Amino acid sequence: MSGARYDREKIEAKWQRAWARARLFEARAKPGTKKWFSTVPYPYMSGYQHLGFGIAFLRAEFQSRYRRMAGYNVLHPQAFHCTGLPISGAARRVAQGDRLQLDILRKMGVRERDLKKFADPLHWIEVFPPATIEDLKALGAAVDWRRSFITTDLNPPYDAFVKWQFRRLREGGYVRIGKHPVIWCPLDLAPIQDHDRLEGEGETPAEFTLLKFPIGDKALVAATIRPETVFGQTNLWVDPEVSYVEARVGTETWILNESAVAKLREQGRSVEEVGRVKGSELLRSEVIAPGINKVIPILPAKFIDQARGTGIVTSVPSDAPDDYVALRELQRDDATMARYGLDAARVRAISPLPIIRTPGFGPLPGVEIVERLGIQNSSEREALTRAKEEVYRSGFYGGVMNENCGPFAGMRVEVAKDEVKRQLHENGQADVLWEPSGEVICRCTTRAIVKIVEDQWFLAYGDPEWKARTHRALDGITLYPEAVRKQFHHTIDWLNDWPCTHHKGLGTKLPWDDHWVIESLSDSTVYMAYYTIAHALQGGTLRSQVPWAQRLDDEFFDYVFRGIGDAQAIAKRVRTTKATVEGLRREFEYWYPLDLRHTGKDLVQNHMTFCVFNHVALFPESQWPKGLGVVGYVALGGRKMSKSRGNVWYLRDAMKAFGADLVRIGLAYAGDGLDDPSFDTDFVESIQGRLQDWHRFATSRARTRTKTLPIDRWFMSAINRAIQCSSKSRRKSSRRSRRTSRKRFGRGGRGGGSCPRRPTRRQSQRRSTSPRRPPSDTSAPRSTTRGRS
RNA sequence: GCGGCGGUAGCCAAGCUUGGCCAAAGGCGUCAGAUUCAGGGUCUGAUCUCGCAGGAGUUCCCAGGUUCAAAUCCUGGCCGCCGCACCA
Repeated sequence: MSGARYDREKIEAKWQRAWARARLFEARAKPGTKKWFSTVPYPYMSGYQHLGFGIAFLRAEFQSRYRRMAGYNVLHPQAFHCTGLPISGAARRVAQGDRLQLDILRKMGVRERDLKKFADPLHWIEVFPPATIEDLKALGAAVDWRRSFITTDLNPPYDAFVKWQFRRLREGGYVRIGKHPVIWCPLDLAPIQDHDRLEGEGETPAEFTLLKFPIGDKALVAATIRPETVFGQTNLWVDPEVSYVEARVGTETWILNESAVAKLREQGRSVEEVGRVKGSELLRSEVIAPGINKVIPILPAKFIDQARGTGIVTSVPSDAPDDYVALRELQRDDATMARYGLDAARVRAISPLPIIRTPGFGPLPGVEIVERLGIQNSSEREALTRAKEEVYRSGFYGGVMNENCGPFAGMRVEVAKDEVKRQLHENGQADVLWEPSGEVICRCTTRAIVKIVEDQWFLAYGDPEWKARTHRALDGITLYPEAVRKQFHHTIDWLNDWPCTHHKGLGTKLPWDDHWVIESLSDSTVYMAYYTIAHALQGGTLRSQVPWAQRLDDEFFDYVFRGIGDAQAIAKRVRTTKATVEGLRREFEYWYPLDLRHTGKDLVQNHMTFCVFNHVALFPESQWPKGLGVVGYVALGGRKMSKSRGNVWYLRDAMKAFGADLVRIGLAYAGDGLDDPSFDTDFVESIQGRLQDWHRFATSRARTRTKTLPIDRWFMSAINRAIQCSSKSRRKSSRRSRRTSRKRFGRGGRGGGSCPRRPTRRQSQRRSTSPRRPPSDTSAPRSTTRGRS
């Protein structure tokens, strides 16, 4: 009576096996036929993949399956990314016994006794790519697995491909060398990335202006990020207890603290210590303030952070809460003034000078905020930091220089900052010091500084001519959703030269300078080209063992990707056949360009745009990508999924709970466009029941019934209607309606004009040509007539 | 601040490009009914307000505007989300 029990695992496995046996997804070039080539960038192999990757993957996979059914010859490959720092960093943390890292592995289900194996980066690479393949296969992925591979020099042909790419980029003038500031640990003698930081994730190098305050034939040097406030300087702060260094810098003698000397040296300056002077000895002197060329007094202060800047601070009480509070404190402190022999009357005469009109504030924001927050003294660090941030932000973005600022009066602060800085430099009154934008502590507990690396290699995305051609390439690209186009164009304009090499991590060595490793976003910009020939190069393994593929050189890739050179000679050199080499050329020509790449929206600002840039640099216009798609971050139960927040749902776990079909439909239904999609478990559960119901409907009596009943024609009609709707929606590239209509199974979606629409409520009387649920029994053709009033 | 996206009935969410067939799809939830129905599941109906129905009223963040006609176009506001890099 009732049909076979719906055993999803059995059914899913059965069909997955059948697809594999039929080699359904193994792609072969068939010149002259229509093709479809889509990819999802290879995910990073630092763990199991979660629903976030699943949704991006499925966005592309739905398309490729659809195209296949529509008669296209489809290539949909999938590889795995191992380049960069996370794997090596995580492995090192495991080696160090880092609890957090070990817990992450435990949560992924790694057994206790296997944990220590993850101290070796190679172990990660052995475990996670195959695990990801397993997950994707279980998800029913329609992928040509013969073309899978891993990145880095562990896989020689891909390594050779990246090297080819970089040499050609360099020849084209797209790679440049230059100076570059990095956050640096002075103890480890290495740049420290976010993952290596105890504190200060996200902080980047920031340029401070060094202001020189002449005193005799020397100069005290103070650091500031607000050079435009020089017009409000009233005094200079030094710490009386600190022993400052007198140092030769070029032809000048600077007074600054020890740590500043060390920092300047790391920043490529030659600094020679020639003497010492105690802070207290500097008091009572006067200096000439740069920019305004006025004489101001040197006063004692204890609030100065000696690790930041130079240990000397210029005082702008009008706009700097710290300065105002310290000044007020000193003015009330007769003892201190007496101790250092300061002229109390003179000190008391100092008052803030208004220089910036700041929205939301009166003429003296530094004073105002202190009073508003009720800050009493300079030991209230937290409140002062907040005050500083607020004043700085409103001043910088909204402020305008006032009449006390000479030639800069009326200028927006944002603009004046650079102008004032430029003039100070021209007058020889300023220099540059780099500091982390906020405090950064290395895992070794050392406070980080900024180092200027002299021979950093860049991809020259700042190049205007390259930008112009990239804009043009984007004009020819179909975007899903179209709404991201503005953002893409803006990114193209906004991108600057990108440092494309690192000292650490896994990857491909820079071919002409092998102490550098190519950085992970940069080694994967045109990866799709490699897929077109990967089946031959990989020989069925992620790390290629194919003998001749270990010997690939630039000429090989030039021939395959650009049609330059002689196939015979290349074949001879790498020791394969001419036919093989020519065949790969044909594969590339057939499959390229890429029809669709789908990615999370976070990659718009870098990786996807890089992809367009690099295609422009390396390939002719006819081979530029044709479609890019973007999807948001999957939320689970309304909360964004992220490892750090602990609410990740790995694909394998989701599949354990629901099985492939339901996970697929859940992700399909989750939402589109730039909004964050949401995996709705309530919905999935209700679909589960419906799926079982359909299955029962389709299988009950399947073995015994021989007659064709009206219900069969109804069923065909329902299916055809679904197909029709899907196709229409597909053509409109409205992915969502296609998927929901699949679920509705014959109920009309909205979307395409003549799709059968759902009757409105008013019409519902005569509805029912297509019940959205199967009749509960095959003998019930009444459901086809029901309502035919 | 710069750049981007968005605000639709209890919730999620289509529609907005190409204005009318939109009281506005679908899902979830809720309510009622059905099922030899324990629960659950499944099925049917209802679910902005009033009305037994025809119908009427008031809606698509707010305020204006264009139009015979606006959820959809224009202007101005309010609110929310995301990115701002050398990192996957």
